[in-house]
Amino acid sequence: MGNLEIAKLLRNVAAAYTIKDERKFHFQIVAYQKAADSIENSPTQLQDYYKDGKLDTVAGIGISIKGHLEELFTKGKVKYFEWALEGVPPTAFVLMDIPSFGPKTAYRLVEEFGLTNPGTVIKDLKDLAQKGKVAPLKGFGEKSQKDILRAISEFKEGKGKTTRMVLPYASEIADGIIDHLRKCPDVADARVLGSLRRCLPTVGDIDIAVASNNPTSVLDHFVSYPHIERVIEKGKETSSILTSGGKQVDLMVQPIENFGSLLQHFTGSKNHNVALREFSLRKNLSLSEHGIKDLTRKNSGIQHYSSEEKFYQAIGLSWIPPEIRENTGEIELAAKNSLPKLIKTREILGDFHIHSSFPIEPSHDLGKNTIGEMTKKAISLGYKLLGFSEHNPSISKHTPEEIYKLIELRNKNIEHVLSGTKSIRILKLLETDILPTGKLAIDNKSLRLLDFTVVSIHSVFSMDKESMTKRVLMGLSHPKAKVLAHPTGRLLNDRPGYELDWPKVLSFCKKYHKALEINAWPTRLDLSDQIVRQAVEQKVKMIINTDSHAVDQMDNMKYGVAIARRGWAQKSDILNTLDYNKFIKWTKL
DNA sequence: GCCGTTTTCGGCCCGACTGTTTTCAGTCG
Repeated sequence: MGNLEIAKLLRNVAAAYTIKDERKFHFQIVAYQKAADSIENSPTQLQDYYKDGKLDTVAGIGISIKGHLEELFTKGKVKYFEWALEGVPPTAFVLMDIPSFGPKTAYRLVEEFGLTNPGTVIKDLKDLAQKGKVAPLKGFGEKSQKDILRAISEFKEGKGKTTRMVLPYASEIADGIIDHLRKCPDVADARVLGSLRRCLPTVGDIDIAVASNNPTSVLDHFVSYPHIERVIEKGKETSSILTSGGKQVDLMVQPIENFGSLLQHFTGSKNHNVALREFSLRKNLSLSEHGIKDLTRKNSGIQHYSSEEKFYQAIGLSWIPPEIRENTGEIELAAKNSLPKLIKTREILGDFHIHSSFPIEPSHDLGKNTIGEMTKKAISLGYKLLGFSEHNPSISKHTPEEIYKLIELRNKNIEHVLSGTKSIRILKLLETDILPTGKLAIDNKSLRLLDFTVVSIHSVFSMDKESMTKRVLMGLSHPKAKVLAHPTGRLLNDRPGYELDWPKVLSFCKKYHKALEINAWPTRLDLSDQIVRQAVEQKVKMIINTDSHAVDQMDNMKYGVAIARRGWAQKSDILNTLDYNKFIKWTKL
């Protein structure tokens, strides 16, 4: 059973408790939800922790849940869970996947109507609502009935938060709305917050904060945004809309003098904020988007903060970069003023995974721009180093001798470009396939033409973890192989990527001086931030590359840097911050 | 049910908004 399934099971237990007696089980509910959160975000399969006897090292898993999970892995089911879930029809859990359906509403409806078929429950409820059967129920009404119908249809169409956007797409939508907001004279400042500010690889909804002393005017202006499908809600200081593209945008307004409190609150993450408030409570301070209350001084009112720095300072912490606000140790370090100095985009001096249009007759896609054009772009970005790593020439269409000649020609082309510039050094690389056998796609004679090669998996993704790990490590063990590109092969919103035995891969890379790539391609962003964090802890070097196939794409570096930051990487963890001599020295280790 | 730089017992974040209600329950973040 995978992590997502296990998390869902724990959530169902929490929901069942909520239905049965929310007050009595309040803290169990919170505990099960916390455990589910942390399992969902775990980069390692829970089954592997179980095998190593390390289940309770996962945050939120204590003695009790650990016992239940052990039973789950040995017997495939858990008596206690079955007891907890008893009496709640499986159909209720199906309805709970629809936004606006919580445990109470879902349970109430399946009970009232005797809905027992999980396969048809959504359609069954829709039919009942259309016939007007929901409105007469106590606690419901005409409006609720309409809302149910709309929630079902939006859920089926994948609107709202049901489908996540990749980061650049979400940024584009957010920019459009920020532009619209700035046209309102009462908007003093408008900023994108939430998961977009924290730079998550995918974003569920867009959160925007506005500083204004006239919130009513701002909210009226917000809902007048032209590309809008409907207003989800609109109150005195917050509003949510659904754009015509089916994306949810949440807005919060606070007075200018309290904008810092709002920035902090609305950036999240939820786990960071909860932990921050618990931390502050121990100092008798109560935090909210409205500011900070000192609980020791009755009727002293609430203190406002115009900047985030002042807000964090008021609770005894140094300012925490948004990318690491996930409650994974940042609060403790901020209290000691010893947060890491995270890598910055301007510290990047080179890009070592780019594809030119040179006709190398590759097995995969060719770039769109020439070596000269790509080099010019690199210089404009202030880079001192560049590495061309087109895909290796197709091995099914060429003899080894032809491959050798193609690479030789490409190299001559690079030397030609290089002779016209002094401001940048160019390395001769390739992106070489690791074949299913673990061998590299081209022979040693051709590999000797290269400074080094980036290696990667482009075929037969369906191998099990052990075989794939063996394959990758064999490919990496070639002396010319220095970088493992897009190490998990994941494509966001498309495929999850293959599994690797990370402890093994990390210790191999450390021992043999191999680097893991953080691929800045918007739908890859691979490594994940969690594995970056592990690599940082194990002192494994990483390199951030754009995998560009055109000059514009070289601007994607910032997304890769964002993932590195989310994984707590510093300049010293990232190889493409090195100058020429130091970098070359590393390639020869 | 989890957790610990005041605690191995006694705590556990904080608020906005909506619909159906005459004071609140449910959902969301």
